Amino acid sequence: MKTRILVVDDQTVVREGLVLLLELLPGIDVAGACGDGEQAVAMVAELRPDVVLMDLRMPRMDGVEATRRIKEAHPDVGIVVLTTYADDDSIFAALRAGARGYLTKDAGADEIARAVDAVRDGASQLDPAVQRRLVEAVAAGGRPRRAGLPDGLTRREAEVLALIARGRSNTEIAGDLFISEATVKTHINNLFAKANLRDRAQAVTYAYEHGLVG
Amino acid sequence: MKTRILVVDDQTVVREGLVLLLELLPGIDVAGACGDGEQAVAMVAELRPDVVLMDLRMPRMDGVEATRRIKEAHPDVGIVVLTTYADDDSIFAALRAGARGYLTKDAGADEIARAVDAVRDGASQLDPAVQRRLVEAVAAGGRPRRAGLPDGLTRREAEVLALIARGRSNTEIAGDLFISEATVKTHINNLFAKANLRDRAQAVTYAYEHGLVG
DNA sequence: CGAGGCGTCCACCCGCAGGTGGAGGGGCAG
DNA sequence: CTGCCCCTCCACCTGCGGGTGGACGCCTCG
Repeated sequence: MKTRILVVDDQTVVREGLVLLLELLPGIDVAGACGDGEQAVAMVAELRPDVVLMDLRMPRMDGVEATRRIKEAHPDVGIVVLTTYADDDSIFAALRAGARGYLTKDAGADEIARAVDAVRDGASQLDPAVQRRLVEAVAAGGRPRRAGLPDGLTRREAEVLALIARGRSNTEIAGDLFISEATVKTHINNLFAKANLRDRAQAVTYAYEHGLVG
Repeated sequence: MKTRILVVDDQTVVREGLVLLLELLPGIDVAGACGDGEQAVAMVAELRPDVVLMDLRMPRMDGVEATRRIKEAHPDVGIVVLTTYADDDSIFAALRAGARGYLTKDAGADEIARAVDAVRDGASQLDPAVQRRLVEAVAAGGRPRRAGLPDGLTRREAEVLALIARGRSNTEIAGDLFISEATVKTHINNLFAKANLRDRAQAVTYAYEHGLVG
């Protein structure tokens, strides 16, 4: 069973080029093509393709809105965004709207094919640069590291705290910082007093909540 | 200039197989290989590879922690996780720790090569299923709320862990859960063993990294 | 039925974490 | 110069946290 695709792009050359390109690929069958979001929504309802290859910048209704409406009415239809731009706004808007793939127009036919296959199988295939953005969003997502030291902690105390949050023992911290264990204890006692902490477990929580680690 | 790679996997067969496999690839040069996280950290400092191919489940120090330390000391070294498991916990923990690629062991040589290239060039290459998870996390808007418990923790153990992460002492936890302190200790000892933790400070870190709190 | 996992509990031991009270040197500002 | 803060270090004590090796009832599953 070939994968049935709907191509949506307002630029005629691009659209027709894509159609030709896609029909050369084994396992892919171009069910239709159109040039704006409104038509796309209508044609999905009519043709019921497996996957929609969607441009973002289009007249009358943009790709994000079209994606949203299509996913609303037909959640089982996979949508792969294929666009020139890969800025964060476009990426996140499209993914939030329900797109499962995101490629730039630098992509080759094989990449498009991979993306279509992945999306049809319920997976995802994104442009490597887009993957990077996502990874970064996830990595940063959660706790943006704040700059200043909370509660008047000294630099050294914060340093010790960070090591505590890394699960290091006092002896290990002493080794890490080339100071004696006694000094480590002093710093710890001081920072406990300043931050109103009882033990290192609370200290770790404190470190995470204040973005000193994470 | 060939891309220099460090292979990290505790299973000898897998590790040596990977080395052979990778050396067949043009453009890749295997700089070294080792079997646990501690060695990995040391070898990165010594060999300065371009990319580390990292397993997650390993003795002595797991891949997430090793990734974190490597990225801390050498932010320019790219890390690609190659593991059997693709659960949300592992994925997000690894990415948060600084991994830029994530593949499962179903990946073929070509996929590994693509991932290595992408990461060396500052991009990302993830397993399609992993991409899907990320897309869904983004689409869901918020951060991933994990359902399953990591490392085979029982519900009760996770409950105790959550209280530890909130800075509660054993006596307090006993009070919170209406059980004896002895029971609390038992749960703690069990979860320490399962998650390979040494003390409650490490437990708090673990809880945060696995999204049990935060 | 028996095996095994889970949750509950106990006694005992030990070490490191945490608290107290000091002391000395270097840097920076008033 | 003279505080004052930061970092460094010491001795001592206490107790909670963590490890060991059990025990028992309950449930599920083969």
